[in-house]
Amino acid sequence: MVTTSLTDAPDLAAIDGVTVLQALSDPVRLEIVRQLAGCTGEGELRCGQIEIPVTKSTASHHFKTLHAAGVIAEREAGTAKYIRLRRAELEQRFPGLIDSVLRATA
Amino acid sequence: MVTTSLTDAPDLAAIDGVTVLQALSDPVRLEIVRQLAGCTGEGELRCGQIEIPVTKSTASHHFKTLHAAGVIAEREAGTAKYIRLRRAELEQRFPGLIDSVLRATA
DNA sequence: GCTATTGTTCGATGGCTACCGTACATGAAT
DNA sequence: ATTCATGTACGGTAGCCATCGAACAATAGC
Repeated sequence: MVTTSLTDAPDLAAIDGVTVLQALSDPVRLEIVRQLAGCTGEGELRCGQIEIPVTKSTASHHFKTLHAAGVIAEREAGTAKYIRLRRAELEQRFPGLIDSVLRATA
Repeated sequence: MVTTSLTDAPDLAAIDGVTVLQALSDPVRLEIVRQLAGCTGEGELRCGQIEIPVTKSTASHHFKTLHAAGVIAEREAGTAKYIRLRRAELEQRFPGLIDSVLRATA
């Protein structure tokens, strides 16, 4: 039996625009979002597969920040954790934001 | 004779997307940009007319930050200083960014 | 059972920055 | 010239935050 639980992400209505902006204004987190946005398949990446120039603990901190801001969703499977960009939700709440941010910082 | 000089703002090509994002991720600076975006006429406001809940010195600091990031342009006239949002330039370099940011944080 | 692998948490640290008050510079107005 | 208005510069402070290493928890695999 595969354990697969969804971790609670902020409700769509509870996502604060300024908080999202602050989350996106860090180079490392932008790189995380960029890799999530560019990945194929389910749109998921395992945390350890994201390539960023920081240690595990720092990476974990950034994942937590992005998750708290409502930018990413998390899914745990065993010891692994998969994250994905909440594209549709963000697009609905903040139309065009993610796209223009990614293009602006490309 | 009216003294009217343009202060140097970053070249269009020199504007960094991450720097712009960082500048926009502060509530006070967002409010400044919002008032500049919403003002009528020339699109200019005198610094002292912008209503933000900080002292003069702190306001000056925020103006400097926005200017250094390339978000606003400044014009001096006597002891007064007028600033405006660099709408067209930003739109050309980062299409849709300002609009979506303002809508996201409305 | 033991041993990797994966990711979190904790404590500490250094740097950045928003904020203020005061002092200053400059030009306008009387 | 003096006074007022406008904005900047400086020094200091407090808080936030990105970063790391070390220790821990949980699962997978042998």
